[in-house]
Amino acid sequence: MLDDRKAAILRAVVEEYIETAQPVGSQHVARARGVQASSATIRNEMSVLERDGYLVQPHTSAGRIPTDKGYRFFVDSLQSWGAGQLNAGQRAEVKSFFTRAHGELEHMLSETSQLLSRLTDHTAVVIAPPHEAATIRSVQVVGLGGRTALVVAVLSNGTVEKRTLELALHEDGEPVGAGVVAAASTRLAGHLTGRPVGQLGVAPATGEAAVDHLLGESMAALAGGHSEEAGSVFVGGASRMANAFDAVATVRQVLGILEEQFVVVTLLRDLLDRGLTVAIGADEHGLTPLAECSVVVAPVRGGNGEGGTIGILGPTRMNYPQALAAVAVVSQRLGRRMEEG
Amino acid sequence: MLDDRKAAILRAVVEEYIETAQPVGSQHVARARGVQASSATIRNEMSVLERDGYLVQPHTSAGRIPTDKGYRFFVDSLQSWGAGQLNAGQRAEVKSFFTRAHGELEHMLSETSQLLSRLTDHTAVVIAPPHEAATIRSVQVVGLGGRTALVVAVLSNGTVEKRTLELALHEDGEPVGAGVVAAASTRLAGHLTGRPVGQLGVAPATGEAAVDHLLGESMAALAGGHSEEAGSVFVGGASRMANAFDAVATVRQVLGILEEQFVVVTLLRDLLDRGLTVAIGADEHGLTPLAECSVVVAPVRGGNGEGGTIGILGPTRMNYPQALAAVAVVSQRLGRRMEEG
DNA sequence: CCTGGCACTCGGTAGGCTCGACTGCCAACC
DNA sequence: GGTTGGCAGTCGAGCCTACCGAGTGCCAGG
Repeated sequence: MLDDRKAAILRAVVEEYIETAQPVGSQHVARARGVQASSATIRNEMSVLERDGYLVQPHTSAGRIPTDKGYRFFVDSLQSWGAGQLNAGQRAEVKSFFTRAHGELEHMLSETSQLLSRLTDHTAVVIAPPHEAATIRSVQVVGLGGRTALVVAVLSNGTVEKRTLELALHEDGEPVGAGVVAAASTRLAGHLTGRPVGQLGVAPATGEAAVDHLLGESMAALAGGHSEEAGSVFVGGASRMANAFDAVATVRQVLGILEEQFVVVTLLRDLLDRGLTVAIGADEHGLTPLAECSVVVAPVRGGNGEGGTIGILGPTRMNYPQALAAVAVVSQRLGRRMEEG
Repeated sequence: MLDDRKAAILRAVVEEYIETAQPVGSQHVARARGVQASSATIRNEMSVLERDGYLVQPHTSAGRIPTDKGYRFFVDSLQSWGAGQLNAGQRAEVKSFFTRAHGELEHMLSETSQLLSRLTDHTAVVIAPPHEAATIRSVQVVGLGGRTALVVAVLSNGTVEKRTLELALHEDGEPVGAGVVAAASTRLAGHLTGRPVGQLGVAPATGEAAVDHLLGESMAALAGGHSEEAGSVFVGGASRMANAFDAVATVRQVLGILEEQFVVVTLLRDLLDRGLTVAIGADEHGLTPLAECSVVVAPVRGGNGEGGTIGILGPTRMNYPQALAAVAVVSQRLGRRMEEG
């Protein structure tokens, strides 16, 4: 599609622009090693690259900057060309992080998002694994005094799910008693322990109306997992977004999107489903407010089946080789870490 | 300290500057109702106000803008002067929010931070109540397979605390068995159920070494509550920070602070301890990166004893009457809501 | 003590100028 | 034909100047 020289020139332009954020002219490219041609030749080639949509000039008599298509070519050529590496300091940081890491899953994921953000100097997103596949280790119903009760389930992957219930009232206006709650709790435990969260089945009735009612409500609460999205997204280094753009309006827009966790989750999932690792600009990821942004994602595969997702969000002129390397390394080590438990 | 006319002029300057973000000149003040004097007189008064540190001019021949001291006077005079009101639409929004609100505590607090942010158009912070006073309703130790186990405690205020443990190894290299875990779990439950989280006491020994060891570790894990800060801070509308300043560097700094939850929690707690409702500028809140920011806080008092904290963070030239009104209303209604359970 | 008037200051905007970094094109060359 | 050096043309950035207007400080008169 692009002959070798055009490809080399395009690569040079992208690399220079990523580094300097300034439009790059033919002379700069001519000086770059790897391109053996005079500036005039390069001018000719660049004008073709522009006609084909890989480059644009902000105005006549300025250098050129890559279009989203240009970045796309660069990223694609990168894969075969040899991926980037983290420098020694960064590798040490990752290593020390994962040997140090311990404790709650949520805490670790949150810290991981900050690590990834530090490594890339962009905003990072970490999404916890869905626990469809996890099995229930323990479940109970706990009355909190008053009319409310809590259904608490401990899952095999170390997460805890909880749902609030309103206790039904007796005819006399008093909430159902501790005995009923305890009965429902043991019944629930008997039925659910060991089951995967995705297939709760139906709890067998006890015959006692109040208990069965509570049992049904508990099952329904556990099944309706709308709290899933809520606690499972970790955004690290959002403030770094402010470095990436100098228009405050752009920063505002991007931060606004980051606050909508649902959108972020959907975005990353969608990219993985489409088999993409990098999405450049609105055409590829589909979010107009993020028109000037690219997304780099990777799945996190733990031991058993599906894992979580990590990604970074930055300006389209981000350092792709480094971003890809960072995301790859972190996803791999995080996966291994989660495998261990 | 300030005669009536100076006070009126200062108020007028503050109000105008809050609205327009432009330095305000003597003529504007003269036109404002509530100040009966010619622009020349006002000029004289303003020059005194400047000498006394309430106003500054960005440069000669420009209008004046309030200093932090000026804002302080404005806010103080506000209290006696009659606090601001939310408009009808906003009051309706608050009302509908709290009738709609239900479900998990954390989810509700997170939504509340977004509500408060919408009302004030600034960034809002909500801190969950500390659960020193809450009592333990249920506690158990759950093995997760492998070497890890989880201590899970359900508290009377509806929160769930969990801690990860590494199971000790037998001499043969196998982790301690399910029997030991179960024994420790029932023992722990027997000892802790009904106790306030602040005073765990010491669990009585069983005599069996493996069980006692696990018991000790569980107690230690529960006592070392370092996860408290982690899940208990909710920041809403951080993107609105980008509207408040037009220097992208300022936005960056403020967002950076917001990411350090510990700093935010300490800040709000500190202000409440000092009995402050409003802290204006670095002199009052002590954080240099937030030099151009003010903080408005209010405690949230639920039924029993100490509650959480809510607050907003915005530029020093925020609309104080509205901010105070919004924080007051939300804190009050949130407190009532939490009382109900 | 207040007020109107006047001189002065200074930031912001617009126009004109130069400088420099580009490009596009063309003629010459390999 | 592809490549190259040279040259004219373009346009933004930076700088200077002039001008306008908002606003102040001061003063003399009521």
